[in-house]
This record gives sequence, C-alpha cells and structure tokens, in this order.
Amino acid sequence: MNPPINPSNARGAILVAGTELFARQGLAATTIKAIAERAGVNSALIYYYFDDKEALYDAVLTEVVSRLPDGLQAIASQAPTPRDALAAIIRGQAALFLSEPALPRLIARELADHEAAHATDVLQERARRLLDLIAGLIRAGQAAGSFNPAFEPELAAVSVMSQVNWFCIAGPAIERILDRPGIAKDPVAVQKFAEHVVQFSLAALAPVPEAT
Amino acid sequence: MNPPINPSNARGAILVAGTELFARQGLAATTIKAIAERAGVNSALIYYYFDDKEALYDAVLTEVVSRLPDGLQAIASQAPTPRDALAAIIRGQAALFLSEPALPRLIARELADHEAAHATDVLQERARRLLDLIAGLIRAGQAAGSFNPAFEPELAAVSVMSQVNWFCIAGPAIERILDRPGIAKDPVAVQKFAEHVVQFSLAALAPVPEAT
DNA sequence: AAATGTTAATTGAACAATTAATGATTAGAA
DNA sequence: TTCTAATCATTAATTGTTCAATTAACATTT
Repeated sequence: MNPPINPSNARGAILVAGTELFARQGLAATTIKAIAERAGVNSALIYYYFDDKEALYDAVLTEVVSRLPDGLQAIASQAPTPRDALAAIIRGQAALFLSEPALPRLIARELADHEAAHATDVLQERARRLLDLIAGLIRAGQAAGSFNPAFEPELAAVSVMSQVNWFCIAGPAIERILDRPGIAKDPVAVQKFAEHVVQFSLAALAPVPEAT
Repeated sequence: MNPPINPSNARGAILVAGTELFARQGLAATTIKAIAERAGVNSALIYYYFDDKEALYDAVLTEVVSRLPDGLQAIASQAPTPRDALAAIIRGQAALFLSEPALPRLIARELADHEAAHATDVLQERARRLLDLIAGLIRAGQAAGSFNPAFEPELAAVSVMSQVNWFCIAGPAIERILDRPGIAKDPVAVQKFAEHVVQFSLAALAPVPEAT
C-alpha cells in the first residue's frame, strides 16, 4: 500500500527534503521554496503531489512513522521473561531513534504543538501500543512475582519509556551539558545509555526482598 | 536588576502575550501582529521595547527562566540524606513545571531547534547546575553506601530527571494515551506522579543486598 | 496653580520583501 | 493522442520593520 520512498524520483526527493527541513526548522519556519531547492525540483511541483504545505507535513510525519519497524510486540513475546522482554523493548526503542534521526525532533515539535496537532493519530497510536505493551509486561511480571507490585503499571511504563525518549530528544543539549560530544548520535554511546536504562529500570522494578 | 514583569504596563503585556503565543505556536508561527493584538497594543510598540522578533523571543525565554525559583541547591543541602535530597529535588522540579505552564513547551521547542538555539545559555546553565547537583548527590550516596555504586552518576542523573521532564513535556499526549484527562495539568496528579518517580528512582538506586 | 518645555510612550500609515498557492503551458512517454 | 510530470510566470496576501507624527507624563519655571 505504501510504496517505499525513493529519493530518486521527484516525490521521494520532496519527502526526503521535507523530512530534513521540517525536523530541523519546524513547519512554519520551513518554506516551500527551500524544500523544492533542497529536493532539486521546481516549487510548483510540490503542489502537484501534495495539496498544500500542511498536507506535505502530514505526509512526512506519517511516512517517517510508518517506515519504522514495529516488531516490538514480536520481540517482547519472544523473550522468556518479562525482565528480558522489557530489556529488549528498551534496546529496540533506542535502535529505533538511531535509525530515524529526524524522529526525535519531529516528536518534540508535535508535543509542543499539541493543540494544532497534525498527524497525531498515527504517532499516538504507536505510542499507545508501546505503552500498553510495557504496562502489560510490568503487570505480568508483578503477577509472577518478579516485579515489585507497589508500582502502578502505567506510571512505571511512563518512567521506563521516558528515559530513552528524553535522552534522544534532549540529546544535543545533554551532549553539551555533560560535555560528552557524540553521546547522542554515536550508536555505541546510545546503546550504552540504553543498557544503563535497562539496568536502572530493572533495578527499580525489582521486588523488595521482604524488607522491615 | 530585573524588575518583576507587570502585565499592566505595555512592556509587561507584550512579554506575557509573547510567552503564551511563543509557547503555543513557536517563534516562526507567531506573528508580531498577533502578539500586539493579544497584548492590546499597537504592533509598532513592540519595536519600541525590543529590537526585533528574535530579541523579543530571547527576552521571553530569559524572563520565564529567570522567574523560576532556584532554591533547589538549598533544598538539597537541607535534606539529611542523599535519598531525601533526591526526593526533594524531584518534587521541586515537578512544582516548577506546574508554576510555569509555558516552560515545558518552550523547552521542547528549544530542544528541537538546537541548531538555531536562542537563549540556550541561560536555559542550559540551569540544566547543567541541576544535573551536576543530582550527580553529586548520587555520588555522595554511593560513597555513603546508600546508593548502588554500579551506576554512572551522570547517567543515573539523566534517568532521574528525564522522568519528570518527559512527563511534563509529553503531558497532553500522555493524557490522551492513558485516557486520564487532567493528569498533566492537575497539580495533585502531577505531584502524585512525582511521588511515583521518587519511589521508582530510589528503588533503582538502592544498593543491592549482597545478591548471589 | 498655571503654563511651559522636555522626554517618554504610543500610534497610523507605508514599505519592501517574502510567501503560499494557481493557472497556463510544455516536454515526454504509453 | 492522451495522460503524466514538470516548469514558468504571476498573484494576492502576509510579514517584519521603519518612520514621521501624535499623545501622555512629568518636572520646571512662572
């Protein structure tokens, strides 16, 4: 149904250019002319393929989101225990942000623009499935005695996801603040942080050992 | 040095209107005319008080940030233990976002715009102080044996802060996804989540009880 | 108190540049 | 030929910004 985006044809080039510019500058600050120039295309051609600027923005957003692999459900169900499943999801989410560099910035903009939300449905549906998956996993782990039942599963799921999400969205700022250049875009460093999140989250969810 | 912003004079009204509109729509999507109308002021007056649109944006950003109470350092040093200090900081950060509703959205935009960053210095300096404070606290707790020394203090600090930050920035989306309206703006609900973050983070940082 | 001069605050009108969007038109392929 | 893909030229509206002119505020002198 969705032909894979091909930058060598005009429509694909427009989508690619739009993705980069919208991610970098946002909807309002990005001009149709700039997208056309970057795509090596006449600006009127954009209106041949898309209704208007907003429609192109929506198309970019859904394109980026739908290009993401969504095997997280499968990955989780393959894992032997809730702990392993959770770890795999965290690693997978980090890999996902690495695979699509425009994603964190587009998400940050959508969050800030939540009133004039654009392609919220597709983005939000994905987020919902992910949160439900994690919350269910935590619930299962609690029932099995491998997670601390004191936590509300939904809130704990937010805690888990927020770490990777925030790290990727605030990446450039974190690089400067911690004075560790590359930590947010270097795949090794990102995966290392994901590993830290795994340890941190599993430690948080660990059942309390019959404390006094 | 900074007279408190007074919405009853023109300059203050412009700053207030600018804060709301910039937070809601961003720099490029917000027009000078819209700010002037909202402030009940002629649009040319904006150029009497500020050099240009960007200067107004910078002024808004520094205004919002500098209005924030920054007693976190004091709060932390008053706490008897690193655990208490960390808990107080988490609660304080949540209260801070509640006190300044425009802040999370402005931050999200600055993060997305990090190349064309505007008033990064003032915002970043605050973030740096906060992260350093937390990392130092974690280090101290590790040295005292009350925190698990396996964690890198800086990364653990990011993990702690990211939860509240993400919750406040992604608030409206979380409301819809979890189908819990009000959870992101209702002070009680936000403080409840902050309490969850305290429990989650302290559990994560707890020293391991001599496991096999 | 009244009048005056001086500075600050505010406005209306206009400008130049940019922008999104259209419609007519043309090259190329099926 | 007929349909798709692409360009050119243009438009109509918006935008940030400036500037001269006007009003309000205020201290000083009469």
